[in-house]
Amino acid sequence: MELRHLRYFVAVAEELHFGRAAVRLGIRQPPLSQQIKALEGDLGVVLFDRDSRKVRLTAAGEALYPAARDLLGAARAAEQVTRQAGRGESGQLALGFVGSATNQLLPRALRDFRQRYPEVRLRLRELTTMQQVHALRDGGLDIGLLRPPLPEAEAAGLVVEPIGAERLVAVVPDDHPRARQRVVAVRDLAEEPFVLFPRALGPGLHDQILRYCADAGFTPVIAQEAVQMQTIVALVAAGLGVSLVPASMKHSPRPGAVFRSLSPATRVVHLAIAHRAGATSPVVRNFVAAVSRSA
Amino acid sequence: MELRHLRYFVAVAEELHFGRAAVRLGIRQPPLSQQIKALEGDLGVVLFDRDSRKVRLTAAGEALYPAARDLLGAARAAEQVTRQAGRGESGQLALGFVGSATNQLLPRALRDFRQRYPEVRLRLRELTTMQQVHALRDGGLDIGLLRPPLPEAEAAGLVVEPIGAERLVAVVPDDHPRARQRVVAVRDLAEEPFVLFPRALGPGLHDQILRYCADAGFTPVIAQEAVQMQTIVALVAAGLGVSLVPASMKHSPRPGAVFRSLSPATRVVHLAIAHRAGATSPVVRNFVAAVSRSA
DNA sequence: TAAAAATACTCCATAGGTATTTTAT
DNA sequence: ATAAAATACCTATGGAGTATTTTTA
Repeated sequence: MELRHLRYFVAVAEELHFGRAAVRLGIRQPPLSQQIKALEGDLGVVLFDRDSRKVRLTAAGEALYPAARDLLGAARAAEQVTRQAGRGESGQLALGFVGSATNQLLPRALRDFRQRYPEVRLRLRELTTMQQVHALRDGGLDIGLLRPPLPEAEAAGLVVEPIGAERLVAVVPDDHPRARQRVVAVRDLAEEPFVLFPRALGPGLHDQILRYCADAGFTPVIAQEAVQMQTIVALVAAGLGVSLVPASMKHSPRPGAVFRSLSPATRVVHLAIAHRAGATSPVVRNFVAAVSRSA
Repeated sequence: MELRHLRYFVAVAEELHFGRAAVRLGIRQPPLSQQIKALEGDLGVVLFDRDSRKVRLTAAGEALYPAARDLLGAARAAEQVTRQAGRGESGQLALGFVGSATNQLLPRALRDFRQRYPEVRLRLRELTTMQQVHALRDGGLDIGLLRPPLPEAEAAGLVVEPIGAERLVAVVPDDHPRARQRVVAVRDLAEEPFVLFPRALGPGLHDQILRYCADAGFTPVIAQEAVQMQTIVALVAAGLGVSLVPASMKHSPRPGAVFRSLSPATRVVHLAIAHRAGATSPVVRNFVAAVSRSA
């Protein structure tokens, strides 16, 4: 039995006339008679009582009709769902992001994406850059918003595209002497205890910060480590030290801590979107597009 | 899209290997690849990520798989239901019967039929012979258990098969003088008031009774008419008259009325099963068979 | 007699087969 | 080098077309 048989059967069952049903199906009457006969042969059942004046459903035909209609409807629905999934309009997307991406880019991209693809179920997880790299590689994550560059070995098999750039700013306690200046010379922080995140969790940004300090002629003393960018700011506010963070953190202010521009100006800090290389799912492509629009 | 495509797709989705899926389907690998490609083309979607080492479902494939499984299951179910209906194992049957058929034949036939075809919904209606004839002709009834012969004009288009024969017996009140005899001569009832059913409702049996009386030399005076055979017996028990009824009515005894054999012996009274002529539904055939077995 | 389905036959589109090539590990 | 899918090409089944016959109201 094929769907064609059911399409033909439904047409005849509804028209109760082989000629009209054939017109409706866009074929001629004889092949329609043949296909109905083939279906009857396959099922081992007579579906229509036909004499040359009228066609009527048999009990078997009455039984098949609703089932056939349902089947054809379900087939159409299956095609729809599949095409929709093919366009990335349904399904799910596991998205990782570094804490500092939540300030501007992520909310805008999410609003855009959810408006266009409301059927996609989003799973959001705040993760460090390296946690994202591992999750991307083992399939736990479809997309990562992270801080490049990634170590060569780990980046293999991933597509990493830069999507934004910002400078670093200094975070100092508001009662700190430097808090009174509009611009802080990084050299003046040489003796301060630093609050930074562990290198293993985001080597790109970490290395950039250390290199910047080295260029200024010192190696920061890391007094405290914290995984979340917000936590770093909180610890600075608590007076445990100072730190350098991406400028977008200014959008997450915290009483007790102030953000100050740095001199010399830092090189830009990059945010990147990463996903597995190879055949990219349409949902992923759609999300990447949403991020591009929001950048 | 045809069911064939879905069968092939499900096989590949489950094996994740074109070669093994082809073996399972009993075809070769190249045509399977072609059919999958055709399905992908039809849907406008890629269903599998395949490189020469491994095959994986895409998001679209993941979306199609459960729908395809459901569809194939529903198709199998539809075939089952249709074949079942074709064998008369499901559906419904509207059955009419004369009151006097309820004594032996009907209960036995019903027990047999319901045991073999529990899925068939039975609609039972006690009707007179002529009510059954009309209902059979206008489609309100599929089968009738009635008293032949039927008037020529009314019987056209119906198949009427005799299924049983029984003699008439006399019913008299238990305080009637004739109740003391084992056998009643019908001549002795010539002066008694008769309780009979209206001729219009069952001309076959009615005429047979009148002819029998005529042969005995009298025309019965019909003092009372009643539609149901049981009612006739009840009226006799109440002393309103006497009557002649099929012998099987003995199985529905009623205090106050007694059944007595008649002399001369009556001609047999027939019970028949009737249904529309032409293409007979399997349910009808099955019920006729159940009645034959019970006769 | 006429309307409609069935049959006879013809043709070609395509499902499925065989042989071979491509591809990625 | 090898396993597996894709491609190329061929065959033949059967779906659809035209012409005609059968059926019964």
